[in-house]
Amino acid sequence: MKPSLAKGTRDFSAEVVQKRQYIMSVLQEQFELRGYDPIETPSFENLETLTGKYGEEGDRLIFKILRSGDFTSKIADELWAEKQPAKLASKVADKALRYDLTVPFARYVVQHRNEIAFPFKRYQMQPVWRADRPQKGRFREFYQCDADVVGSDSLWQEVELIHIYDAAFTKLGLPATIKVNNRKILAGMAEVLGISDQFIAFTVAIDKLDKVGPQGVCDEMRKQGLAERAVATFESWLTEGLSIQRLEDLLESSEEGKLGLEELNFVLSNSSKNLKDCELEFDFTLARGLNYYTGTIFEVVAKGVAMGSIGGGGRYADLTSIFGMKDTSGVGISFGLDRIYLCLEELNLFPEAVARKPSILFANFGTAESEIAYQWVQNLVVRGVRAELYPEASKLKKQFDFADKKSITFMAMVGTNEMAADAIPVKNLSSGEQKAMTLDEIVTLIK
RNA sequence: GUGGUUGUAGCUCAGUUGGUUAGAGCGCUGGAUUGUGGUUCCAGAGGUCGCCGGUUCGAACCCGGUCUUCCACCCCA
Repeated sequence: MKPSLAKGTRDFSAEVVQKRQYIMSVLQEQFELRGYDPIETPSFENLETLTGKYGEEGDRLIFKILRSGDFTSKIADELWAEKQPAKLASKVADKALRYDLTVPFARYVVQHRNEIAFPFKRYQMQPVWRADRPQKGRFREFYQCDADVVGSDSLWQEVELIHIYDAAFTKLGLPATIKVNNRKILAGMAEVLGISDQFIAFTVAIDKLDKVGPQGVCDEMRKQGLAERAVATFESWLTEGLSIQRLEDLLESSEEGKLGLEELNFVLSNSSKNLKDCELEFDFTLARGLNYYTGTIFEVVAKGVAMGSIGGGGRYADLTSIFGMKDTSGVGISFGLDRIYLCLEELNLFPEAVARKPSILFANFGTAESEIAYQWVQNLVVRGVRAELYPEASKLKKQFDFADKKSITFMAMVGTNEMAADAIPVKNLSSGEQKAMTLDEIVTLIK
């Protein structure tokens, strides 16, 4: 059997894991500074918990887990004969790998509502799975790092989340643009255009503006079956430009649209102050495919890297009601760990110290010598110095090669001559420098 | 899900119009060198040419299928 990985998955070597942990530690610090507590939820959920939350496209990308036992005998022949995967799915599978962290979180909140103090702020850094076709920056297993608040309508939560984005990307040294929009503005536009019942098709088309241009968006709208009058009106809006001021005129007749603009103005004016390295930008073409968003929506793109979005989120006024808990609004953001990693790698932004922590290897010269050497190792480790003994009395060349490969910074030699000594030869493997050192000297050198 | 692309040693890749025993560099193992690595020199190991089938006297090479890689679309982090 030839070993291989499942499509869209990866192994992570030590260096990569350390860099990933570095990113997560930066995020964790920012989350905790703002009062978010960590939680974890299971890798898989009941299938019905996940289906119908992400739109038609999203449902298709959910990884389903085959039922155990003989499920075939319980399925009617007619149903098999229809050959409709969507209808068969729930008979064949009753569990699924989580698709994001937001829906499981909503489930968690409802189930634990009596133990939770609202507004409840939590962060969560776990893998999610999507049955997508892999390509650049797109995997079938990847990590999301989410921060969400549930149980508060306050727009200060939006402001806070923007500042978390800003602080985290500033700390990582990755300049980014935070795009902001509001679903109510989009709904208001649809209302004024008289196409509220085709809202999804409208947002799908508008989302493509930067890719296909104004003409392409209008073509897409016609293709989606939107009324010609609405498309023509929208086209005129596009040619005139859609600034916030302009939208205030256009959405005059839409209560929802006006509310959206009000919310947007609050969020923008209160979060644009005190921003460090991130840029905040209103983008009316930002739509987001996930069905559950109702208010503010975010998306983050890195500057200077073609990577797609490295973060996204928004407000969901009613996600918990699906699980039987009404009037509980939530808002959250997500960091795409794997894409952030690729950006940092491409722009060479990982700190040197992440991959190379100083440590010391004790050469092994034989049974008696290694007993003494191991005592040195013990004494260093209890003082917090990374130290280890080479396990075999191999030729020194081999022991040095091993140290090189492991990026170990120092090598100590405890041979027959040093067994009783207070100071032992310590060699810096990158400079080649070597001198006799006592235990205390080694501790101050390496720690 | 649609369209394209890729696959030869551990890694990066050669391999002519289909023709004996499939190569290189790096890496690996051993030696030159029994207590000092990164250099050099010598020797060696390592391949069902992604997998299955077809065409052919003969296939790494041509054809079909399949899996995988990467890319675009869809969608997304």
